[in-house]
Amino acid sequence: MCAADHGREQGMRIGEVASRAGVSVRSVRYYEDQGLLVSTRSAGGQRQYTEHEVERVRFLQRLYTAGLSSRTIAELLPCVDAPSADHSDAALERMAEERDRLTEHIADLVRTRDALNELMTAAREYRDAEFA
Amino acid sequence: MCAADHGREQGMRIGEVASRAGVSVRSVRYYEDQGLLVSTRSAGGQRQYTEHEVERVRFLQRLYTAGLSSRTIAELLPCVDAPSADHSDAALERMAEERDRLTEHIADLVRTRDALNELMTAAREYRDAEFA
DNA sequence: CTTGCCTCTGACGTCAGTGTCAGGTTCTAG
DNA sequence: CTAGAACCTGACACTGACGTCAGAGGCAAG
Repeated sequence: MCAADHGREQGMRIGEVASRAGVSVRSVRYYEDQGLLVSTRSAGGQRQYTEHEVERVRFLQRLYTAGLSSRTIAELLPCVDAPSADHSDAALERMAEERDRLTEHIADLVRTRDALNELMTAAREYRDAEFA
Repeated sequence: MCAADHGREQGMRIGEVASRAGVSVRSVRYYEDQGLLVSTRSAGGQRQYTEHEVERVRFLQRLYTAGLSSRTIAELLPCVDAPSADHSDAALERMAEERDRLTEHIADLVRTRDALNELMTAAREYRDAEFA
């Protein structure tokens, strides 16, 4: 069943990467289009990946759910992939920006969650008053 | 029925509500389309609002930035507007759901922020190694 | 009345990430 | 060798919360 059954650590194909990372095949191709992921190709032109790419896709997902756009992620990745003085200064600043944005966003969400809790408390009081 | 004790707030028009709440006129109309906001109309058909609607729009914004969709918000509002036993049970559950989702999302964001911080630390070490 | 700003409805455009379809090729199990 | 699963590229569809434009009308001031 498994292409890796022969003990060869050859490339996985896109379907396997997608299912392991829990995303769609379409998304994996999209990430590559956006330059967030690279692949080698088989003789026939099919994408080949290693375990490393599965991690990469999971990492991308984290950044996406954190609200970063493909564009922003693309700006950060060079530093992640090949840290160097050249990349670092720009990317560090970018990351700091995003981290701060995240921190702010988190605080906002917490406030909203608290507001939601207050609403629930109020609603419960109303309900309990009906039954009193 | 009118809020006599709200002062002499005649109807604001849509532009004023929008700027006070810090959103676009388009957005205010959209919220009304989605049933999240109501307005009275002047003789000529223009929307009229009170201070109360400004608060409402701000509240809607909070929910939007918390990641709730118009649809979800529409399900919660009846309980907010007219708390009653009928609405409460369903809406309470919905709110609890959303609160939990928020909590989870927040935890996720915190993890991502931490990951970002780790990346920054790694990048800094690289950079500092260059200068050493 | 006219000027000018604000508003009205309706409809199409945008962006990002993804679904999906079409028409064709590659790979693998039997 | 063959069937069929998985893959390829390319392109159009979709969702959501708006932006934006068009053509028409409201509303206070001069």
